[in-house]
Amino acid sequence: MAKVTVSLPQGTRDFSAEVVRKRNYIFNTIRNVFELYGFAPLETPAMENLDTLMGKYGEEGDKLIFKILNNGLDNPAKQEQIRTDFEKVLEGKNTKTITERALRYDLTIPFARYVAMNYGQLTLPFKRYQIQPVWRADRPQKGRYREFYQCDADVVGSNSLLNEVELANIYATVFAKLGVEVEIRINSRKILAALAELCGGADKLIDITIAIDKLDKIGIEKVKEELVQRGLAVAQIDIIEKYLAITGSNEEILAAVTALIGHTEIGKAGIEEIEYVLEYNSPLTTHHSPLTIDLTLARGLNYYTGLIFEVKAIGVQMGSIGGGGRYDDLTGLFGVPNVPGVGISFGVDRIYDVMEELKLFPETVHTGVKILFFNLGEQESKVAFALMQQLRNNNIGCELFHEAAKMDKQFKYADKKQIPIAIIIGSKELEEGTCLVKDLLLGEQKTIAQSDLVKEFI
RNA sequence: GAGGGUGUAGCUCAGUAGGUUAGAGCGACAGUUUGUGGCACUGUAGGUCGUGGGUUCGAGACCCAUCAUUCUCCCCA
Repeated sequence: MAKVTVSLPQGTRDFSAEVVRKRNYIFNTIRNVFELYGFAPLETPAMENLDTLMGKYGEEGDKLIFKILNNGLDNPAKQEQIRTDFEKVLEGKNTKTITERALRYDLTIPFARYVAMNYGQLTLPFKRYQIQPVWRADRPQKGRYREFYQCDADVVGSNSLLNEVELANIYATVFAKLGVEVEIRINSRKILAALAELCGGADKLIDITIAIDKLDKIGIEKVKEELVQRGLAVAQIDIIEKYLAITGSNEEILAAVTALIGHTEIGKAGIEEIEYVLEYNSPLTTHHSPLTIDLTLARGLNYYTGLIFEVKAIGVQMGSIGGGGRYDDLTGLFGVPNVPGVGISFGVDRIYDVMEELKLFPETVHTGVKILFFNLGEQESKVAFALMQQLRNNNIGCELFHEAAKMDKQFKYADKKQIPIAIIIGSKELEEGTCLVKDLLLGEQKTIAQSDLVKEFI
């Protein structure tokens, strides 16, 4: 046989039967909870117009968008134009003659585009969920792929904090069902904005958030260094250091942060939001979410304006497995202003890795056929085939071994495919009109009439 | 964008300081066993050692380049 040298693009994966079943288990769990909370499904195309995506994810994000090369670039009639345009591409500009479409980078921006396009028809508040792959031209590493799934739930057209409460509950419910122990961290962009205000202006917000987001990785001294590099004065950094020094229970954190920034209007608003959501998550409500205030939580995406979420799995080294937050004006980017929204996202691929590492998948994710009919000859397999079809008509999954082979081989096949029951019809059973039903897990077997077989399994 | 690690059989890896015909385990296939599996035993197939150059009497091993892959940082799910 010729040596084949096929491979997969970097950061992409094939999913075998077992993996697909495990992944579906996660998808179904999430989907069921979304539906339970009144969210309706939406799907959007794999590709969007490049204009829709560019500039929405920051400078870094733009670089990570997979652009699709236009067709017909080899058209001799347009060669001159394409050459000059390609020069512009080399300078970092995008040119429509070279590329005008791109693979979606997340589900939020396509959703915002959808809302903007269909605003007149939507019943507000509009609650949708979306489970689809996204693509990023990132360097792959542990828990990071170039093609991965996101599961988003968003509400637009409502300012109510009840939405935040519900989304936090969705997180708690899904991870409880999956058996993954998590910490749901919350913070408010308003608190960060207040901090920025105290430290010399709103224009420093992004610099500050980027720096403090790294606290648990690089430590307070390095964060201070970075803040100096980003042009903050010593007095301003002192305030940030005080802010970052705040620790303790949720109540203690709230008290301390109120003392620090509670006198600013925006800071007060942020604190009140967090208090509201925490109150709803008191033990009085059905789901007691493990919500933790994390003042260093900032989130990279700069469209967030209110409460922000991030979910970390406990007991395993892994980046965040979910995140989200409130954005005031996402559709404003597409010409429909003043539509507030809030959403969350699940990182299924990382959740899968976490569950695999902690061995949290239940045995029951295997959903192959229940029964294997042995094939012991031409006459025998005809009878087996007829019985098999009867079972299938009754919604019982089964298959017949593809050829008359040694029993030992057929047993091994059942074993490999994890089929729990074998039905054996040989010359003896053929004569008697019976069949032998063997439970392969217990090793027990019994002979029953062929006419009783369907009854046996219904 | 920056920096490491690793590429030897279908898979996981040995291969010692360069030295004849490159090994193991698992898997596959066949047999012991023509109607009772998972175990055991026996046997068979499968490799131009990622690719291209160089050093050497001699390279899987050393050097350079290249490709692939993986991990860390950046950023993120």
